[in-house]
Amino acid sequence: MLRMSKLTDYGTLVLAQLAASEGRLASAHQVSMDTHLSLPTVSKLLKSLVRAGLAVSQRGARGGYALSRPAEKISAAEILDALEGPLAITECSSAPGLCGLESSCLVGAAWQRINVSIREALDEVSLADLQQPAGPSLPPDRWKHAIRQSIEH
Amino acid sequence: MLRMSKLTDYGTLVLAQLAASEGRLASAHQVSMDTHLSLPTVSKLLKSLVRAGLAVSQRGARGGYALSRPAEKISAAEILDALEGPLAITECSSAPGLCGLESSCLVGAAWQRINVSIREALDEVSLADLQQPAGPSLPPDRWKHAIRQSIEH
DNA sequence: ACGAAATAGTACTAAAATAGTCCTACTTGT
DNA sequence: ACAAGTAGGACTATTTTAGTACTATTTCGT
Repeated sequence: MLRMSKLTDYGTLVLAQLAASEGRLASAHQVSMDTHLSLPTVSKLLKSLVRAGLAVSQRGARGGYALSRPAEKISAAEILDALEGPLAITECSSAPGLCGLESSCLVGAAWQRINVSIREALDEVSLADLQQPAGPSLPPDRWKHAIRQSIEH
Repeated sequence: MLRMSKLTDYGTLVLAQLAASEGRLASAHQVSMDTHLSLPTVSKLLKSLVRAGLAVSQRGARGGYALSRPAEKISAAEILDALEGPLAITECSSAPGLCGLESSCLVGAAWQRINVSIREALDEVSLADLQQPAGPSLPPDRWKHAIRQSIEH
């Protein structure tokens, strides 16, 4: 189906770890231990997260990282944006006019609309939600038709 | 954000082309001309689509391809499955126990639930929907909260 | 029956994206 | 001053994706 990169998955983990540390600063080393991810990888992720504004850092000895806001205020969409870049579901969208045929671009637009819809939904899911233990996954019926409606316009 | 491969995008195009041919058989050559995609690529895609059961083929001279069902009965989820394989949003799911820490797997499960939700929504979008000219893309408010609810349990 | 026009299957190559690592510079507390 | 940390960037290897080519098989038309 739709994929996200491994790094993004790891990144979620790292963020979850920061969330677990509450207000305290956690060093990259600590996070690496807790998540069982290699230090260089964790370090790289933390840098990206700071740049994206999801985490804050304190340099120097006894420095470390922390969430920039409560986990409830960090959305899944932001995490994806921070670690995947602003990539769209198709590449067609970035360069208009590349697809020679009418119908092709129409199809591309449709995928694009689906993407926007998914993105908006992901805006509503917070890091705190992601951390919760798995419950019975029963998506309410009423939203099954939602993307369809957003397509039909 | 979430990506799908270029081939899948092309595949949608190819399917749309078949849909446009109504009942008639269209050869790979024809489809290639109409979509402006290279013949080998189109050929490869059509083979995959037949294997996945979305298209049917007629061999020999005057042979060609056609949709196996009306465009209304082919879902976006099926197209994704056919061309992307049954990949999940994260890789963690395929090999349980790989992630050493509790919290990590919980996070993975959350993404998984999001994935399931997206998938179900995509089940409701048909190839026919994808072909429609772009309308104003205004997803109804009520579905913004839908994924969230599916996550919260 | 034969040849042309197609699909089927598979193997291979090249290019691009990803993952992961390492090194150097800068900051700050003790 | 030194140790413990983050910042940033460059680099390498691996994997995935895209694209192509080749050979076999099927079927229509004459």
